[in-house]
Amino acid sequence: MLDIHFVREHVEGVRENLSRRQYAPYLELFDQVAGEDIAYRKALQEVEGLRAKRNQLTQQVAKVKDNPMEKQKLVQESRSVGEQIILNEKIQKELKEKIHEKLMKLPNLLAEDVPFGKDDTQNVQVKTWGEITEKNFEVLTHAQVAKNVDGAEFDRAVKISGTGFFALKGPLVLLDLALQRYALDMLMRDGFIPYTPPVLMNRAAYEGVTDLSDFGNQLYKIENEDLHLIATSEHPLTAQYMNETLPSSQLPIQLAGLSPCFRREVGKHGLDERGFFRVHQFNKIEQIVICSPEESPAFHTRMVSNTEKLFQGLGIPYRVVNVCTGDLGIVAAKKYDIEGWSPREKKYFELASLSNCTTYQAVRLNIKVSSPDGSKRYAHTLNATAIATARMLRAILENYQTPDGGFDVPPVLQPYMYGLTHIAPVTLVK
RNA sequence: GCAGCGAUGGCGGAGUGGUCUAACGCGCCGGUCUGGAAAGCCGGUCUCUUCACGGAGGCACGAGUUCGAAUCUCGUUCGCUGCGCCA
Repeated sequence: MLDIHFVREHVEGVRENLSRRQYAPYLELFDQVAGEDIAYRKALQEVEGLRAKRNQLTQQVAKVKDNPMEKQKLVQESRSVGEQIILNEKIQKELKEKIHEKLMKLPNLLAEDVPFGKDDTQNVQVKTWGEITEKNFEVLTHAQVAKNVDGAEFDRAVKISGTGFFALKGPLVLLDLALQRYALDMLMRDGFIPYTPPVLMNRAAYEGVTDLSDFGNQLYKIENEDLHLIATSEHPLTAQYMNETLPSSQLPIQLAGLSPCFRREVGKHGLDERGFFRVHQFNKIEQIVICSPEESPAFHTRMVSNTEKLFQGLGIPYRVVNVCTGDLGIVAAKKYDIEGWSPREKKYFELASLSNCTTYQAVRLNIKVSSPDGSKRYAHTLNATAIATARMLRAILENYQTPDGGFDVPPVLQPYMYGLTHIAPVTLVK
């Protein structure tokens, strides 16, 4: 959410920034907010004036308690002021709610170098890493390799939970855990503290960290409870600081979230019956940073570098793209995606998403930073995928695939897998 | 799930319908003092609004009673203790 005080003081600048998204409804919303804010402050002053008047009257009532005539008169007057207050309060509250509603729908201000674009096809590639080499055999799908090594159950998972669910077993469970340990070990060396949050969150906390449309499209809700399954550990890790003022001496907060993630993916096609790519549940290690405003750009760069190092260690060719306006969403001021190479499809696919949300979540959640001199500002929040294990499993099963239909274990993961170097197909599976 | 108790500023804690002020203590910031520091003393330390003077609000959250609510009533949430259930 945009800070109304900031908006007030920078009406033209904010409007110009919003216009860079080239989406007229945002400007209309913004102009309404700006107008309603002026009306709101006027209404507020009227209400406060009336309340001041009533305060004076009620204090006089206390003084003339022993004079029934005088008292009666003052009570009468005070009562009529009270009625006016109720009317004016209603107007003032309605304006306040209207403004809040609209502010919740307006997107974050864009960082300077966010490119304009319609959708994810117009993201701008800023870097590639790794050598793309042709395999001298036909590359199987990751789901086929998973079956070959008896590392997953697809049909049975669908039987009990529906399409978009999968179960890991055997070597892929070990590989999934190895990826988690590998990512955690690296992040801990960079000062991130491992953190496993609750996977259920109430609505008030959730509204602080996500786009409102996610409630319909993305989040699972528990029936008859004010609880939602988290779509990423970013959400609880960030929201847990809501309504807190953090002393600058306690910053930055760096957490390495480890949790399962749950996504409904309503309206999106291609949910996997056989695979790990677009699914309802997966494990993810996430980098979270809460810091002072001036620190966030440097942290963003550092978090991207961390994820790159993880991918480089795994030996997965990738590219980094600067996400354009049409694919950015409303929360981030700037976002990079990292896409890994698929030797089967011969194209890049999304593996990680790394965002600087500046004050957007902090305003909604009311998270502030206090300086030693007592001044307070909104904090900046950042989140970045380290490894989403399901998608990384696909990357490994394709890039490390061997002609026998199995796969090699990336060397950096071998210490986490009892030194295993190769996972061979099992003849028992169909 | 049931019962009892509870929720007040960064922290501890007073206040149970009206004295202009949420007392007092701790912590923190600034000043004074000092060669420097500590102690002491003075001032500041929730939010909104106003160019400013000032004004309004704020005692878990939401309604209500009243001329007037931290204080009374109802609902909700959360916490503590005990019982029940339980990996």
